[in-house]
Amino acid sequence: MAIKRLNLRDEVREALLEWLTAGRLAPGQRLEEERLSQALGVSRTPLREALASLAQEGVVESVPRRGFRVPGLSAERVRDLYPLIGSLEGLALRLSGPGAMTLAAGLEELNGRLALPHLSARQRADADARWHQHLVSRNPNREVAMLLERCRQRVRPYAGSWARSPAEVEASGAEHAEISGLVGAGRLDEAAEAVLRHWVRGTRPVMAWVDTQAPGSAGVNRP
Amino acid sequence: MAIKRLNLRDEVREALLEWLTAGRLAPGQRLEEERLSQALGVSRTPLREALASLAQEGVVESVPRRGFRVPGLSAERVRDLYPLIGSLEGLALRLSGPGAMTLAAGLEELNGRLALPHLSARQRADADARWHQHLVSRNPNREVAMLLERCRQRVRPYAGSWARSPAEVEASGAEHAEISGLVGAGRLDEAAEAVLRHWVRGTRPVMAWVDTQAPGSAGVNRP
DNA sequence: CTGCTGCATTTCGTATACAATATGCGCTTT
DNA sequence: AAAGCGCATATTGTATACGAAATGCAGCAG
Repeated sequence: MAIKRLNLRDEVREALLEWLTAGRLAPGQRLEEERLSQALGVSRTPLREALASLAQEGVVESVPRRGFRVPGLSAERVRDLYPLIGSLEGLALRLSGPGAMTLAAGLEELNGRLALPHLSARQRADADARWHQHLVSRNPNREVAMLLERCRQRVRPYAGSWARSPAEVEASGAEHAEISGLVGAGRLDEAAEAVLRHWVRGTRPVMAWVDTQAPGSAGVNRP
Repeated sequence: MAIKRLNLRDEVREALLEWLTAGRLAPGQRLEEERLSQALGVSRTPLREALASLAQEGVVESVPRRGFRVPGLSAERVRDLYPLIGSLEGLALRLSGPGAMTLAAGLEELNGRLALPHLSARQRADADARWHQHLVSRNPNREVAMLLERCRQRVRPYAGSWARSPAEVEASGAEHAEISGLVGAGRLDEAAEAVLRHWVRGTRPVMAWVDTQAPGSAGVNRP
């Protein structure tokens, strides 16, 4: 990869994304510009530019005159984003061409790790993420790849919610096995369909979990 | 629709998008902040925030130390975005549910207009856009809808390139007819597949056209 | 005539300053 | 005592200023 000189705006963007994935910025949290800019060691201008781009992407929300905030947990977002990710992963798989068949071995190995008994929910979610990452690793379409990464970022707060239920873990593992079987056989169209079904089915436990987390039904709305 | 007070950043965003679709900002054009901010009647700060968000989206490019510019025509972008749009439209269609069957009548009528002999390439492209818009008009997934709109925005400069060739217009019309037939029969999965094929096939004439427009092969790269 | 170097100009990137508005608390009034 | 009003404060939204880097041109050398 060529050395890329980032401008400050993009560096701040990356830092904020890291803080978000690390859980340092929690869903529903208000992002006070002065405090954040001091914590990052930059002025408000590049911070606001970064926040504006993240808001366009949906990673943060912008309420006029009330600033930026991390979106609260929302069942609707899961309902909308999970099928979208499933469709994009399916497309990425179909675009991978015959070379995708070589993915099967790695997929099976990663899927094996997913079922290890001693993992925490977080570790299981990470293992799942790696499995899906490997699934699309031969996709040549950069637009699809970037979109996938961004969508994944947005559903990160919901990852691991299903991983606490052994039944869900098992169901997920079985679907992974089915998919990697189809991939290994070169039946990418069917594999893509299975991927979509996998994500659509995964919607349910996560939405149920969101309802238990968020008081009321619309997610965390308070400062 | 509720009254929504936009901040200046979002208003500038909308204005720039309008200028782009109107062709007032041409592919490859450099976006000089001082001039642009004066033309828009705002200061550079909200303009830069708007440009940062548009850059994240891919509507404009940001080259560090050289500012923002409208991306030049690029065959690679068409190759990547067209299948993506096809997949998203297919997903939107499948998510529309049984109510999608009622779309067929409108689709056929719009498709008829596409073939009218006296249209300009621009008008034909607009008619095509309306057809595709109607196709996904019953999709309830807001994430998919927004994504589609943004992708469509990005391929707007390429719209109408195929509309100059009667053979392409006819092929497109035939595919539209096939799709609306499947939609009317409630066979949404097959319709979604046909939509994807439609966009993938559409890639070819557009990429060929790009090559005739852009000297060399990498698109317009000069200031 | 061509290519390179140095300077001037332009334009970006960042920081700071100011104005407008929302929020929270205390006071008054019923 | 509860509810409504108004002020103080804090935070956002916008403008401006300044330093740094890149570009273009002119002049000079080969």
